[in-house]
Amino acid sequence: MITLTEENYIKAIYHLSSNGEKTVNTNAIASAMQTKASSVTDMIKKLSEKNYADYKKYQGVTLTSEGKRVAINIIRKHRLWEVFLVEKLNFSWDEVHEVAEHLEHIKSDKLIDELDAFLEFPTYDPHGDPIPDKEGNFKHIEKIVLAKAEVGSTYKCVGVDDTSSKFLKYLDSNHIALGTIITVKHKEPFDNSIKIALEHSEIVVSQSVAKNLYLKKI
Amino acid sequence: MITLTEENYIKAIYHLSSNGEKTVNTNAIASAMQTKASSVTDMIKKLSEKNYADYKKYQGVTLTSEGKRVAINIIRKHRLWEVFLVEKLNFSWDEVHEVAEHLEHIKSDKLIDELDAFLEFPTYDPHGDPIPDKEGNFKHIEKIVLAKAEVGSTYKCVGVDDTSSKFLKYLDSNHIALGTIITVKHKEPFDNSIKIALEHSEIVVSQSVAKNLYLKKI
DNA sequence: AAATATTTTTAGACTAATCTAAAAATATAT
DNA sequence: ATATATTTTTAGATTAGTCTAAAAATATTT
Ligand SMILES: [Mn+2]
Ligand SMILES: [Mn+2]
Ligand SMILES: [Mn+2]
Ligand SMILES: [Mn+2]
Repeated sequence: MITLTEENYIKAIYHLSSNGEKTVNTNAIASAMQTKASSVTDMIKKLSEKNYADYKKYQGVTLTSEGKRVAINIIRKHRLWEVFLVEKLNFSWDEVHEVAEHLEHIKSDKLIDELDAFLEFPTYDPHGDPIPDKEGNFKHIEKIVLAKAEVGSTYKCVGVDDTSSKFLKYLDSNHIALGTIITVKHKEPFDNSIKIALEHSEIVVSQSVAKNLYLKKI
Repeated sequence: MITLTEENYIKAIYHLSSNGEKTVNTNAIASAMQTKASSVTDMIKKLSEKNYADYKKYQGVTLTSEGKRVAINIIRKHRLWEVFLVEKLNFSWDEVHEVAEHLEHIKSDKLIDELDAFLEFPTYDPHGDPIPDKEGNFKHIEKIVLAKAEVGSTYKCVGVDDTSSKFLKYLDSNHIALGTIITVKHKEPFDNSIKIALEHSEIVVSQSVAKNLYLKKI
């Protein structure tokens, strides 16, 4: 039996270790989970006892293969529900994350497999993130962050890092969506802002925006 | 803030009081919730403090109007999800209850209203139970239990009391579904079993079956 | 290499929900 | 009306998850 809280910790650890592949430290988990380091220590002990994680005191934590399997399954559910909400229930991409955060914990294999089929086996969620299949396989998407794009090159927007409503609404209001074509015009060394050209406009975006937008060269 | 457990208790109290309209006693709740009377006492104190229930020691409990509102909203969600599972995800009527038991606790008004619209505002769930609308209104369905039907009369099957997989599978295997036409042929005084005629067969059902099948005279 | 800063763990306490066992209240039977 | 049975409540523990404050370990500076 795995609890909802354990699932959320496992998912957080998975996401934190999929960037840099090393062990994940306590404070990073605490900040991701919006909790205190002492609570994290308690939880990673429990995850370790239940064989979802490997952990040595003061040395950080990694997921076991079973822990990874659990994490990927929750991510699969989360992203499938997000697709459902956008495709079938008229949610916009900035409204789905919070609800999916709860729906991802519903435990029924039939439910998720039938949902997958109902949605015609989607491979990407509304934020451009790949959806694992039943066996947990998914392609690592080819992408770079706008902050590291080259001046003069043209890209397609393929994803976002921040899925908060605030950020996504900002993109909406600037007519940036998945699939939007972007040409990098100028990088301002003073504040690392970037001027980009869209189909019908040119805008300047701040560094924090540039760090959260994923592009693919075309 | 209302917890999942509080919601389940409120729903149980609502169901227990919708039969006989009097106060609901501790042991009845304990048996419905599969817990102990002492746990129930603690919980109804809490529900009372939070103004979901009225309670005087040793005198049983009733829901406040706010408590009823909460109960009806959970029932609305439960039944809409059941319709979704059957209509869209190929679940059979004996598979939906358990999953809906969890889905009913997802908190999002937009989710449930959009789901309602997506399903084209259904008025009955897969077990023949009425679905409350957004304002909490639903028609009390006209029905009698097979155990009290008259010999010689013809009825339509309109609902079930027991929604367990076991009972529903029994009905499936005997070709009884919502809408099935049933004529009562004979009541056996010895064991209260009843012989009924279906379209292509005659079968004898036990008293416990007869108590769980709802009919409407036609 | 020692001093200082940061990170992590431990100790002890809290809340929600549960349990068992015993006490108190209410209902039923003689 | 008294004795007995049943129901309900209380008292005290337990588990999951959280917190604060203090101690221990590790990392960084000087
Ligand atoms: Mn979650
Ligand atoms: Mn997403
Ligand atoms: Mn429930
Ligand atoms: Mn139902």
